[in-house]
Amino acid sequence: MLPNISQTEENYLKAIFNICEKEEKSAGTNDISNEMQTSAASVTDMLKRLSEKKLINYAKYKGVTLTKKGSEVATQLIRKHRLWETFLVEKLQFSWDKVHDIAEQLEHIKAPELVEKLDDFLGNPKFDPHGDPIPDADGKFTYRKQIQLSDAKVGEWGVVVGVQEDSEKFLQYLDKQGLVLGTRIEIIEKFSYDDSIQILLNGEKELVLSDKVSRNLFIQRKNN
Amino acid sequence: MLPNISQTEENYLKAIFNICEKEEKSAGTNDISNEMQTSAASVTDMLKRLSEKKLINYAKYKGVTLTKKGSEVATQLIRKHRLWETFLVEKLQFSWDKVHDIAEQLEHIKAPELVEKLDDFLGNPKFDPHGDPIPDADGKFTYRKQIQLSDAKVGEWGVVVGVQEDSEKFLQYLDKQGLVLGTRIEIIEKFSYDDSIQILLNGEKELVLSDKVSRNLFIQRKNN
DNA sequence: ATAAATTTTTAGACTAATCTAAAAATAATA
DNA sequence: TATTATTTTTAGATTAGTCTAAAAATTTAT
Ligand SMILES: [Mn+2]
Ligand SMILES: [Mn+2]
Ligand SMILES: [Mn+2]
Ligand SMILES: [Mn+2]
Repeated sequence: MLPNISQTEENYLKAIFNICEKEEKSAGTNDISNEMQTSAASVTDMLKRLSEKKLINYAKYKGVTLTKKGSEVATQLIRKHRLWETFLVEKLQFSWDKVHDIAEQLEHIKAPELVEKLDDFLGNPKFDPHGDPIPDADGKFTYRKQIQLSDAKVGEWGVVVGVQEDSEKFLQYLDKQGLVLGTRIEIIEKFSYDDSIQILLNGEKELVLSDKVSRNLFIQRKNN
Repeated sequence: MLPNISQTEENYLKAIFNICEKEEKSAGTNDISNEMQTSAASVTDMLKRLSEKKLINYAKYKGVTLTKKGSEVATQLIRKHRLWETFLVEKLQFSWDKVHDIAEQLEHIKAPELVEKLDDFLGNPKFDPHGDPIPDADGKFTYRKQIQLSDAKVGEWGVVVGVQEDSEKFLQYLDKQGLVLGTRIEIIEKFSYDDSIQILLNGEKELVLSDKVSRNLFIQRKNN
């Protein structure tokens, strides 16, 4: 069925998936070269190969999109990545800011039975340590209604359910401020001067978050 | 300190380690080509590269041995391989005949902290599911006095502690016969005709094992 | 000690993945 | 629409890892 797919090819597929996901568009050569940190020329080479393998839809000078096959591969990679991150945090006691790079390696292990056993061992989690949904064996993502904290209005409150970024720096900042998943947040005030936002943390501590932070935090709005 | 070592280079180092270990000699080009399933020409190429990186002692037409550095790398790989095999069996409920190939992939994950956390999570095991010793973080192997079942004498008894081979076929055969690690074995009779051996299993069941099987089984001799 | 057999290395070529520099196509602007 | 700027592709090289066929070195046997 599927041709053999190298680790490098897998990474390109994931990059294309992310770009198409985030920007809701087809991925351009430069977008990919940017995401992969390789030259545009290398990307063009790779696009030809992926196209040959029917993993992407490619026509010169037009952007690319994933085929059904390509999309399945990318989704399985994301599934593995997030399951391993969950394992590292839940079972091996890693902190959430240290697991991404290790999962980048683990996601390439090819052993379908391993993935399913790992999933069971972890209790079939629906979200990873950063609040990102873990697709199931069929590639289905659990959908959750969430907004960026920056879009919440004064007086509203909600619970932190995810982060947009998983850089070590950002996650460590959140740890320091006690902004872990599950934290209750109430919006006290918003300052249009610099788009910073003042919040109340678990009804206890008030603090001000920068625009950048509040755009990278997902909350689930609670009414009343 | 260490140069970057590719997955392929790691596999060569492990192959050389195994050959030198088993045969107690330096490894020849053909030995390695045999173990790695690559041509002798490819091996020569690789030996030059490994030598350049000071991982092996190499002189044209002489065999090769691992340097201190090379030996350390190989030992860490074996440590990772056996820890992962233990994880797969103990935590994910894989049977012992299915874990080797997956561990061949997992052993290449580069994340020192992961290895130590995995070790702790597993309770710092000293032996893997096949009875092979797991080197500690410093590369020390636990030594255990063991003999091949084929070397035991009539009337002696012992306990199965390991296997020489981890092929799926052999391990499945052992499962079928109830010859798992920890089984008590008493030698009833030895047939010089074909070097087969008749044993009593856990004081319950008698059976005859071929020469090939008895040479691939390690027991710890018990006196009394 | 020669000759024959075996082992090992060299020569030359191929593929995947990468690069830089230059050319071509497309998009934006005047 | 013509010019300019940006994006993308091509051309030509490089490196790691592999191969086959042939040459060279070493070992074994006569
Ligand atoms: Mn991640
Ligand atoms: Mn994540
Ligand atoms: Mn193994
Ligand atoms: Mn083992």
